[in-house]
Amino acid sequence: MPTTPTNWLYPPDLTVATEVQRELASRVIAEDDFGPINTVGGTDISCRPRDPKAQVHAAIVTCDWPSLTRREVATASDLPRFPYVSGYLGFRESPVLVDAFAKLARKPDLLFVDGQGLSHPRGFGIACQLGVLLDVPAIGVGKSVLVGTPAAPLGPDPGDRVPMVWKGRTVGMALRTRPRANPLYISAGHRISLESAVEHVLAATRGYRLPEPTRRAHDAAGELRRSVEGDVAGLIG
DNA sequence: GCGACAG
DNA sequence: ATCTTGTCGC
Repeated sequence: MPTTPTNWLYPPDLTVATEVQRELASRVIAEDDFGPINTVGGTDISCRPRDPKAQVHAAIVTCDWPSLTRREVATASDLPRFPYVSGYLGFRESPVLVDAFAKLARKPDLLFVDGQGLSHPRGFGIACQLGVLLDVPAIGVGKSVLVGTPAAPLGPDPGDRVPMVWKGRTVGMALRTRPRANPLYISAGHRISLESAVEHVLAATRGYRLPEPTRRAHDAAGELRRSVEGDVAGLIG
């Protein structure tokens, strides 16, 4: 079992990665542990599907809170250090996101992470991983289910929510952010409670399905990828 | 053994 | 994750 932050990011295989998750999961703080929030960040990555040699492009966009006006955009690109395996997303996406995070002049007081937090087989989704590694309050914002089932039918209106239960435990919340649109699956990442996480997601949502910082990060990562691939194509052609 | 399976 | 315009419905 690796014992340094660097090795936590680069486990050699799934067996060690599982050990890392189990170890770091014990460090997750699933309750409110943050000060005044003046800026928030959204993270996302973009890459070409099923191409091990394709770069992974990351973007983190920070916004003032609660105005949500854009503040900073930080990006980073790198070869994937880990394949995509369900349940191990953090080992593929965290390294390049950590690089992008380091470039931010001002670190956000709260991070909206694409993917699950505690709603994870070992209670350590990528939102927990980034939160613990960066020691920043983080919320898991998933667009689909990894584990658990809704405790009841979800209402159709924005703000409607229902607990996601797994093995008898509430691990997250299905949250409707747009009328009739597919729900978001919110879970605590680090240093925040599920209840606060849900409220912050709602406050960051402006008529769209995804929180504003997440949308911006998604756009920025996609633009970066197309830009890089365009350059490559230009050099070849 | 069978099905599920974040991005 | 990404490929992609219009189109059906509230």
